[in-house]
Amino acid sequence: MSHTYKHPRPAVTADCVVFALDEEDLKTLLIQRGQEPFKGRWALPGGFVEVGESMEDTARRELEEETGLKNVFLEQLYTFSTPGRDPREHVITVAYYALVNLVDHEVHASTDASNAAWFCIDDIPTLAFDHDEILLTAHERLRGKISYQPIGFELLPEKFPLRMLQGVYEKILGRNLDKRNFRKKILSMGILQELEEIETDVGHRAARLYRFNKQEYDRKVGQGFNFEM
Amino acid sequence: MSHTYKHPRPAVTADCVVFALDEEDLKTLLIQRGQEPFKGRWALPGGFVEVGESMEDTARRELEEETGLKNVFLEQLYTFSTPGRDPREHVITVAYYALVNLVDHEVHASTDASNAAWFCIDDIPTLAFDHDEILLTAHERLRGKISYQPIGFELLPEKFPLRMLQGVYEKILGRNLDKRNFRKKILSMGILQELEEIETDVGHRAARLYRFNKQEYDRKVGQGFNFEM
DNA sequence: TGATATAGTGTCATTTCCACACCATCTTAG
DNA sequence: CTAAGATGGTGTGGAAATGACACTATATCA
Repeated sequence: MSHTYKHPRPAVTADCVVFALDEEDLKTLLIQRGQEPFKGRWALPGGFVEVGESMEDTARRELEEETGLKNVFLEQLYTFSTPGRDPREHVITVAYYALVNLVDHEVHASTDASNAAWFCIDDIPTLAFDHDEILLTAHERLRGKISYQPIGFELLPEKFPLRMLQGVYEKILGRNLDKRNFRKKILSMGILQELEEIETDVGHRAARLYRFNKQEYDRKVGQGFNFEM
Repeated sequence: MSHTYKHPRPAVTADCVVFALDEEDLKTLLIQRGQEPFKGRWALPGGFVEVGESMEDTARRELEEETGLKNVFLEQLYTFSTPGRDPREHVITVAYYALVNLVDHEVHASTDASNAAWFCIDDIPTLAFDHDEILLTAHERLRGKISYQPIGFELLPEKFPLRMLQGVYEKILGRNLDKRNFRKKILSMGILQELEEIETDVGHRAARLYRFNKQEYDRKVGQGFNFEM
């Protein structure tokens, strides 16, 4: 079956930059390409839009097909459209970034036999297409956004100790933060729910667990509150 | 001539939200549609991408064709792709916003017989397609961005008195600012060049003129400076 | 020349920011 | 059982930034 239009049309894809944190570093999820062009190179998960599907749906569908990830935080990043960015033809890519926590989201082997793997953000091979540029843009966006939107929680499990939240900021901003000042500031916002639970299975004193209180956050935003770290 | 593809493709357009300031208000530039769908309704300037053309080039080309505006500040806003947003077929729109100063940029009548007109941002008719939503998104972006990027200057002529710069912030943020605090803060950044010239043709004491010093701004940014108002 | 309109300037109190150190609690190894 | 090791959890003070506030200066115009 083929499809004919009066004017030529570029192809359109959605690609995803997936971020996660482990104990050490900020990581991103890449797919090794099984086909030309750039066969064997690592690339962002993504693929072509279907007619009648929003770009966000495309991004979620491709992400699940290629990595098994679903129900993740996903936000539009930027649209890349420079002619020549795909050697085959004119392809426009709407890029998204996703934030996942590795505790709740396990990455499955891709269904289409290409490999998925986590890469430390500071140690990325040369990627296919202009995916280096997309990844860089996503990293900058994450760094910029984490300080004025409560998105850091998306990288943590639902219940977390403050140390881990501080780690999110330190790893993304790339500098150490003062523990007392950090706790004072984040707690003073009143958007964290202090739980009765504490950590388990740690080789030292267990920390209290907290949960992001989205209802309270939304309520405060409605009253003019601005998140800022 | 027609063009055939193996898989169906959505159409792709670029649309522009053009902002400008007059003495009173923040304004936006709209085009009255001459054809169906939404014939007679006001809409954002924009149109279909050509193959081999970047979306930014599409936006600039359409903007010039429909309004005569060129060499304006233009930045990507967001990509809108909900199916059904165009009643004819699946159309993806990469939206941009432009900032122009009315002194240097005059709007010409459109070449294709549709009308262009400035609308006060608080008094916009119901627009074609989902252009209300795009306009709202652009307005929010402008409000958010003006405080941490030096884009307000794009709405002023090259040489301007501080009063006009304060007016930019007041009209976009929607609240009054203290004159002394505003001047202290903007001048302390050291990114304004104080000129020898003063205003002319004003019915009162003439104010000193300033110019945004982009070289100095870029230099400071390279040293870690962050613009913030 | 006086009425009017905007230009241009400094201080003080409050709040926010940031640097900084010690005891508490739990686990584990000897 | 106890000492060593690891992280949890807490407060203060000095510096800087913020924000409220009012008057004189200079130009035009009637």
